[in-house]
Amino acid sequence: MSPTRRPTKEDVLSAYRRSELLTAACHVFGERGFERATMERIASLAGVAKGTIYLYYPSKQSIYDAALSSAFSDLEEITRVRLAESKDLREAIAAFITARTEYFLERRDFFRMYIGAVAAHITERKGRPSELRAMLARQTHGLEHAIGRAVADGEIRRVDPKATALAIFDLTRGLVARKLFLTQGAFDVEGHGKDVVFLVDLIWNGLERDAASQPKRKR
Amino acid sequence: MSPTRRPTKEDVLSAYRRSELLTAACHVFGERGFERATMERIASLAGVAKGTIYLYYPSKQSIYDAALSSAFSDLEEITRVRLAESKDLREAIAAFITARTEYFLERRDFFRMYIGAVAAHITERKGRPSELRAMLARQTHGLEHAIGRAVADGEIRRVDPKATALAIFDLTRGLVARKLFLTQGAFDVEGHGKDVVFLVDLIWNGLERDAASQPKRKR
Amino acid sequence: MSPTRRPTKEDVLSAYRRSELLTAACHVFGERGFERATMERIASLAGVAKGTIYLYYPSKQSIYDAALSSAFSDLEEITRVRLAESKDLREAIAAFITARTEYFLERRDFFRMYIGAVAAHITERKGRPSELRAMLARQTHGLEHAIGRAVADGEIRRVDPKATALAIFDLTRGLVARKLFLTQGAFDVEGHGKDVVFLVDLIWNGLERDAASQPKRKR
Amino acid sequence: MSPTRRPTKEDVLSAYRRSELLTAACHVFGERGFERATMERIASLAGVAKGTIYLYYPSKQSIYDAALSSAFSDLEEITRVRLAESKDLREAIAAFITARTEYFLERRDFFRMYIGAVAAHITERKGRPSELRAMLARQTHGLEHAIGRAVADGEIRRVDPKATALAIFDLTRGLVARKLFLTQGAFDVEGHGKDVVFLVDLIWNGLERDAASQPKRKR
DNA sequence: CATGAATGAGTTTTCATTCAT
DNA sequence: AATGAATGAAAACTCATTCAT
Repeated sequence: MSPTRRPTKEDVLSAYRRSELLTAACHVFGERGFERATMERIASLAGVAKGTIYLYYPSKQSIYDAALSSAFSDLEEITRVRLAESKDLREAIAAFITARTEYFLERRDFFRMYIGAVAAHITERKGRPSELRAMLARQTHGLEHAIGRAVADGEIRRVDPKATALAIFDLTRGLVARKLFLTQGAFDVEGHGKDVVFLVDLIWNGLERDAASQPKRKR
Repeated sequence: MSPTRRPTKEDVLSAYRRSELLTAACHVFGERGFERATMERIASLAGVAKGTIYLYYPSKQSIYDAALSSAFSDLEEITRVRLAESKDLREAIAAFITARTEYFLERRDFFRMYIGAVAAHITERKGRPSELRAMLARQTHGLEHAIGRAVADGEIRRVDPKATALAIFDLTRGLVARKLFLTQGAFDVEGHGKDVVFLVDLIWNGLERDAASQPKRKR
Repeated sequence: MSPTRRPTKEDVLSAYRRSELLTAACHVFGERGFERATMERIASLAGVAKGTIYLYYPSKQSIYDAALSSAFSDLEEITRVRLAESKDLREAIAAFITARTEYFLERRDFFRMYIGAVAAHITERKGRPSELRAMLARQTHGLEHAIGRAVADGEIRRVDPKATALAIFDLTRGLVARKLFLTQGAFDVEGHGKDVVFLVDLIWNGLERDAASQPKRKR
Repeated sequence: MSPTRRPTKEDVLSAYRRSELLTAACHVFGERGFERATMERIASLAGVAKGTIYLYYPSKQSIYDAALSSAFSDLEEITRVRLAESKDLREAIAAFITARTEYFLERRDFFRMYIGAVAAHITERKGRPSELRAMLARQTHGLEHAIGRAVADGEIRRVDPKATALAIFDLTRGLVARKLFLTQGAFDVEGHGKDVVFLVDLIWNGLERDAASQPKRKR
């Protein structure tokens, strides 16, 4: 038997259920936050009975963690791919901001969960020793790397890659928050594009090599 | 002017009670988040009985709102004053970041509450139509104004003042979050100073007028 | 302030509530056993709301323990007094059996709880390291002591006081169990008296000094 | 004779399953008590799926009853055999105590179940009108009979055979309970032997014919 | 005004039992 | 016959809010 045996019908069903549950969980946790979310509601959204959740996740906390973790992995992967497709740092920064912004706007539930999770983590010291921190750290690894290379190549001035990546991360986060937070109904694509351009410009200008030593390139 | 009669003994006591309650509330809400905070604990910290809180605030939500609002007003005032003392935009930006960072590091409870409040607000559609949004908007007014003037004066290149102010706001927020989030025990003043300088540099570089038209000043 | 200050009105009310709660608890636990007893039912019997119980006892287990412990203390005290009134060992044995039998017949709830507690204790290894064992041990101390003295005085033959006391204890327990267990409706006082006499005779005969060395006394 | 057809393969398998299930049930019920035992665990111990149990027993209560009943029958049979082998009453009493003590010490699970069952029976009036009572009654039949004969033969003084048998029954039960209840780790065979001898002596002395009419035999 | 005992709605979690495969 | 996923009733416990003192 190879360890990756062909999935049985049960495996498929189980995977399907888990996925349905995570989707429902993400929705409810995003909608209500951890405390005010109820297992009842998650079950109902997923179209199963309350007890069924416990066949797949041993506790409310665990399904919360799983939902969070799963979406974070997705996001990380998407970010990684988009970064890999970029030819230079400017493109990479734009890709980072765009990819993440789009992902969050598609999955607002997850963004809400994410904000809530960070808030809860800051709020409570008791949580497990920070699975969340690790997930967050992974979000900026790729970008940090790209910035490091750009510095080494002399593409940009000498900045701390980590601090810079985190700054871009924070700006992205803030942008998304404002979109979801302020936008009442429809989402303004036009304005959105401009916002991203603005951020990329701001950062890129902030990173360019000193004008004295080398004239700025037109992008 | 309103008919402000001389405050009676009762007024003084009442004001004192309210203040004590808000302090306790900020502590407990910051420590536990809204849901897990208990009126019992707030009362105990404030040195009164549980029922007494209801003489001053009609509900848990209302004392939460009051605590948040009060701290936000403080912070807004402090920011305003520090901005007013700045001679140019670079100083203003530094002042904004420094003032807010210091305030939050002094009052971590409030920062936690703030993060939680935003999370809850994003999370729930039901909250009143956004007292919080108004408070947040006020936080960047001063800075936005300063940037607007700098653009008009040709001190920096033509950027959208609002978007720029929000970017600085987001960077500050992220910086503080990381301090409180990552710093395990002692707070590293040294590193902190460098982080602020980094951000100011990054932004300032990002805002400067085109190098072609005017050489960068050494700061 | 002396440590035994005059009880306030609150103290009295609190003591009353506690007593009411223990009575109700004893009834319900006796009626249903620990697992099947519900806090709801205890509350309802005590005439309070469910939550009120938790103002006095922090958990179901704790009110169970308290109820058990309280009744055991009662019983121990009664046994002690009755033993103290006995002039010789035969009377002491009779007193022990009678007192305990009567107590249990009056408080069947408690006997049921008691049996259930022992069963649970035997059944589960995880319980606290045996508060129950200590309580049980105390039940036979007085009798054991009396037997020890009787042996020393030559009143009875040389037997192990502890083993003998435990035997009497077991016989009493069995007698009571059968009364409550078998007696369908009315309790047969006549038969009961005879049963006690039978046991006392049996034990006493079993304990008497060897007939060869000393003729049996008529009691 | 009933029309006992030759057992089919199905019969054999069925009998095997039932036996496995009862063994597992006895273990789990003894370990956890009725309420805290789970069908899941019983199934797992028996090596079948949860649903399978319901093919053999219609409910948790029914498998509990069956397990109890089966072990009781065993014990009854063993007791009967050992009594039959005894030459006189003293031997019969010793045999009764020894046989039962040994059986219980070998099958602690069952003893725990037994205690729990009695507790539950005393505790709840709702149980069927006492299958358990009938089983218990059968446990002392043989001994009662032996005592009756001894009285008739003048081997012992005139005592009520039933009451006497029950007393011996209670003493045995208490002895075993203490062994399983108090013995922390290893079981002390030495002490155990002495305890049995003590009980036999105590009872025998208690039953002997009046010393006046006939000198006591040395044991 | 201040108190804190009392309330009871609301939530998570467990598990016997069912039933489609 | 056997399985085990699904169900949903039931119960302990929490805590915002009330109100008699």
